[in-house]
Amino acid sequence: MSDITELLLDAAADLLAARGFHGLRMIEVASRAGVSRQTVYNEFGNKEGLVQAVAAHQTEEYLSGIVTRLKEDPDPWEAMRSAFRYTFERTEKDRLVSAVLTGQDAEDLLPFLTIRGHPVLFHATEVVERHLSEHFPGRHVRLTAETTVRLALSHLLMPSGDLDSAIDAVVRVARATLEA
Amino acid sequence: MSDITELLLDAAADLLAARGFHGLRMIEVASRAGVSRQTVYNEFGNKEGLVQAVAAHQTEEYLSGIVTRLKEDPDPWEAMRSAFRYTFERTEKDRLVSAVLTGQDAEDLLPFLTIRGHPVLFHATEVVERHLSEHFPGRHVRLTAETTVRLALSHLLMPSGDLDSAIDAVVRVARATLEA
DNA sequence: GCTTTACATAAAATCAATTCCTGTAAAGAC
DNA sequence: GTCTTTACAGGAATTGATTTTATGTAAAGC
Repeated sequence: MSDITELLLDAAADLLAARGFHGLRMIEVASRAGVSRQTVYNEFGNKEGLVQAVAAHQTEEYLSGIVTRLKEDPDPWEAMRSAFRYTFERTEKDRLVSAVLTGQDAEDLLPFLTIRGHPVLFHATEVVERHLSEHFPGRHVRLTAETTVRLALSHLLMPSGDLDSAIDAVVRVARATLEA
Repeated sequence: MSDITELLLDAAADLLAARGFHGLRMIEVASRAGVSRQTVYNEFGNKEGLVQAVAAHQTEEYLSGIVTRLKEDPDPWEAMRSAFRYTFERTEKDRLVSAVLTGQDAEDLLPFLTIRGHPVLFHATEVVERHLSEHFPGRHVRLTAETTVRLALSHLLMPSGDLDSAIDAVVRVARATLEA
């Protein structure tokens, strides 16, 4: 990815978070990145293409963050806790990330933020599944992964209590499901 | 509840489903119920009051349906399956019920459809908790009930596969959690 | 207890004039 | 060659004045 492309994606992400899809101006993206409006069109075709690229970029970055955290801790459940905490903290900090992951609060952004009707966060299911099957080979790990992601998303959208209790709840259910 | 009140609630529910909060006309509600506009104001104060009453009414009706189904079957897990199926079928059939339960797709209706930031469906948590503690006294049943409702809502909002697999998935997780 | 009529106020729809933004294209600068 | 500048057509959004429509309240009557 070229240098300018990255600048444009960052600028667009900022502006998208601040003003939403509707309020996003191509000329503003361009000037923030220090290039002309034309360059943006050369790079992404049109506004839709730009926003798609932003969404894809954010998703990728988030998922690589998850993978990192899942690999960091030798204890699979601690690793999961860390991945959760990362997810929650990221969505709290960054309105755009939140929209990308959950598909909520996204104004007219929603069309870009779902894959086959599911929020982008569901991509994480595969990552979690791989993580679990590495630590618990032989187990049928699918249900646990899917449940985990669904519950995480649920707590993201409808928090109850503090973050640590939410994480505890999800992990307890995950362990029970896996060990059943 | 008076006879006319019920007619009004039904008329309002229909119109709310058809036109949304914004498109709901007090005079239309009145004429559908065969009364004057004034009667509606006498009964519910204003439009907001009317819609609140509709939401409360739908919620109550749904929850009583859940209780019935939970008590019908002696096998607690079969009973739960039945309650689920009822929930899914109701939200499929009735756009308004769906909005009331999930808090989604609700136009400017949302303010009426949440309790402390949670979709109305969360009311079902208490019902499920009571159900479980009757069948499994002594167990700490809270986490299972909450998980169950969260997963049900998740499958309601983001279906994957057919209804029966969804029900199976939720029940399997619920059993594992309870028996952990 | 419900209806009719009346009314003030606020909200929404309408519409013409205008401005702004998108998307494309061509010519020029570094 | 990549980016910029300039130009432009068409559509979308904004503005403001105007009119219509709905809400909410009140009073009188059946």
